[in-house]
Amino acid sequence: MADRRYWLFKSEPGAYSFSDLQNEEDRTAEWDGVRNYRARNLMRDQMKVGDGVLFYHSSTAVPAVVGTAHVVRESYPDDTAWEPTSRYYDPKASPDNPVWCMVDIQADAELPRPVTLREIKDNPKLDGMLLVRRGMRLSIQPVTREEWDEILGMSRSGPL
DNA sequence: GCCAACGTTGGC
DNA sequence: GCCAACGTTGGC
Repeated sequence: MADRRYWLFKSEPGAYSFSDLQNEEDRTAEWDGVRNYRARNLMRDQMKVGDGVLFYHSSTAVPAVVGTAHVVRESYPDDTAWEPTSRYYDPKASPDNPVWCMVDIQADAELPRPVTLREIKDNPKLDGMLLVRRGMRLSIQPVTREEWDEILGMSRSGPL
């Protein structure tokens, strides 16, 4: 797939972990609850079926990329936005004006070992990653092919 | 728990 | 449209 793009999705493992994704039916989940416009626009405008996803665990003892997944359904309305009991409820949203969208992702594989944020920061080849630069708070980030390859390569080799 | 970075809100 | 106040994220 020549124009395959790559992404990094953050999740707090206490709320939703890579294991949770692997345990879903078809290892597939709706990525709902994104409430940041930059992240939404990336999902809505650029994410395509087949795109690669690095699954990153944030707000945990050892923040790290822990697995890979891929997009199996492109952007569609996030119906949790107009569900008043949802923790993702947004009064601006409605079925006629969804405001927020989501994609579906399917787990591929746990990495041979996690690639930690510390290692990513220590690797000069990865100093352009948004994860370690501006946009640190972005829950969905674009990743280059080179960064994708580097992280998977780090995972296949031993810790530094 | 602290705090820096960043996004959002709302008064003007 | 500016910008201060406020809230959230997320590493440490």
